[in-house]
Amino acid sequence: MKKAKKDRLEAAGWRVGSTADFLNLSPDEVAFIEMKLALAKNIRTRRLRQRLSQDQFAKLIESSQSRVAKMEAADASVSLDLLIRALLVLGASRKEVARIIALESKHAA
Amino acid sequence: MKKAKKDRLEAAGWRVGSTADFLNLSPDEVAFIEMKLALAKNIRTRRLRQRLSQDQFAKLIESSQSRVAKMEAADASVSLDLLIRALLVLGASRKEVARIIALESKHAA
DNA sequence: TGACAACATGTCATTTCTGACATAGGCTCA
DNA sequence: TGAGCCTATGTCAGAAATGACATGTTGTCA
Repeated sequence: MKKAKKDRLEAAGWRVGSTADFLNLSPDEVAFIEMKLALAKNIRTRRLRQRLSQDQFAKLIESSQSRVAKMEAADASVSLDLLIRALLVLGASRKEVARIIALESKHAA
Repeated sequence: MKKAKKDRLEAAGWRVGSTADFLNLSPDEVAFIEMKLALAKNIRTRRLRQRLSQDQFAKLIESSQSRVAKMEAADASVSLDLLIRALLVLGASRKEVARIIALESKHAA
């Protein structure tokens, strides 16, 4: 588990595809973070496809623009719960959510 | 979102397969809860298959027996985050987690 | 240039989740 | 019977996540 470790590392670099075992992340931690990244990315895609601003979308999910920005950045302060709820509001089905979670993003060696 | 509503309803009945739109749950809320139920069920299955007591498993995930019991009961106080982390510790891959999330449980009319 | 919209990032009070603990019920074995 | 597990459930202090707000950045249009 060890949130503290992950949180601070997450706050730092990577953000995008090449999720790092850079420093001492366990495989489980890596998998968990990659899921979050995949979900975050998909949220942005769907939101844009529906031509919603972060602010408009925030109202839909009863949240705030800043939190939406953090969701899409897969900020450490955002839970899987929130990401998945957001996707459901964007019209994703259970199966679609599953597909997103299963998706591998490209590895950087 | 509306946690309060869900929480109290979840505390009450259903538990098993036939997730209710009993009372006024939105489709999204239903989907979300069904995911939790599916994950919870799978955690128990895997834990038993590995012949771990709740107490032993709790130590593996740095938690407590009571929280494991609540996870497996899909208690309202347990987050998706925790359920998924637990599954990863039990050896589930990202794809397996996805499969579990996608799984429909039988509807009661 | 300025005004405006969209997005990013930091902070913080409140809400929610978490581990730990206590306690109870069920089951098995002697 | 009782001792020893295992699981369920309630409670609660402390930890983490949340929405809201402030402020900064970037791009566009005139």
